[in-house]
Amino acid sequence: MDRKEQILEIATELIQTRGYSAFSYQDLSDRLGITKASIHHHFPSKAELGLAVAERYFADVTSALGEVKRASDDPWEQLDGYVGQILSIIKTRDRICAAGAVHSEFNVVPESMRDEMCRLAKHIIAWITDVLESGRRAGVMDFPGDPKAEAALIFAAAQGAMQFGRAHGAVKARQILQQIKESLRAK
Amino acid sequence: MDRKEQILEIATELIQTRGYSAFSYQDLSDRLGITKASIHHHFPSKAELGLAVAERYFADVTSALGEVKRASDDPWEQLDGYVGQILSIIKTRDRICAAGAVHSEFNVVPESMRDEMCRLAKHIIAWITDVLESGRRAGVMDFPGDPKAEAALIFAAAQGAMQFGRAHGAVKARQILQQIKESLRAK
DNA sequence: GTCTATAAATGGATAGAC
DNA sequence: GTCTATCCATTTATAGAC
Repeated sequence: MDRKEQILEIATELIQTRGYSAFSYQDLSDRLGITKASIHHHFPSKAELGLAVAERYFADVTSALGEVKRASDDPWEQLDGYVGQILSIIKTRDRICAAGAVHSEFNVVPESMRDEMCRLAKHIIAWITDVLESGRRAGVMDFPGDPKAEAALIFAAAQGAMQFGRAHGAVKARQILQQIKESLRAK
Repeated sequence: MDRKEQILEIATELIQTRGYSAFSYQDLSDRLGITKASIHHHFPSKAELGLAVAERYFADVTSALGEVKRASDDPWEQLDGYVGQILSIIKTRDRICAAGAVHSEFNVVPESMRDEMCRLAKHIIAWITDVLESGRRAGVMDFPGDPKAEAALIFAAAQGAMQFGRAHGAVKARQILQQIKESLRAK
């Protein structure tokens, strides 16, 4: 329906599968069946489109994570909610997290888009930190040192898992996610 | 000296800083002070150059890892050798691991180059697996489950740490690497 | 090995009609 | 909002002289 939304959806997919620098207005044109000029009407420049994708992606991910916390107070169920989001990306095959994609092309992505994806990374890590703190407080999760450091590790590992999984198979990626969980199990 | 080697060195840097799709013969031309045509003389196509970069990178990394194992039998010192390689990439600022870069652009990188970088990833994980097995056997390292799964987790986390560190600062990346080590400490 | 010159394709972007 | 037409820069690549 909404053209703008359609464009954003496909652009997001292209960024997740090909990356920001490797996707073009032509790709969008092919997929949507309208000309490049029409797409420029909705998003005058690629940088503006990139920013819009990032903002939409930020909203989607943060809202889903918020939903996870509203759905349960249990730290393990909350962590599973996060892992579930990663798994759903892995399942699509060919895709990785858009935030991870932008981080890996950091030097060639427009600044406003970068900033938004950095914001998202910080948000996710803060969210995980929160889960880890309540898990430790409840005595159901165990890990060394600062919860923020552990949360950053989990975030980095999850990004790496998606990238690795696309190349070597979803099974490997799931194995990594499973290992993250095992390492948090209280003894 | 050797032009071919000079080209490979700069191409490797460009792939680590900008990615495969975002670097061009023009970039190399600018940096080397010779024309694009001259570079095509050494590497007729971008795909061949990409493959050569991957082969050279594979040789460099595997040889350095081999050196680490020859230098010490201690699992912790060996792990520090791997972490040291990651740290030296992080220190350069702007760079990430070339294997990680190729993994994140997987769908737009020539197949031969992809294959070589996948080989490298497998090699590194096998190398880490080995360290973990001897560490566990000696009772100085502790982790849940399969050493191969833990090694894949460490590899994924290290790749993620470099990408995250370039965007959010080297301190954060070092923190993640430190956390990996803490999580392996025998209790 | 390096150059000039050039090709052919693609990329991001704009003007103006409908 | 979408189109045709067009622009200009960039990209990968080749031919042929020095």
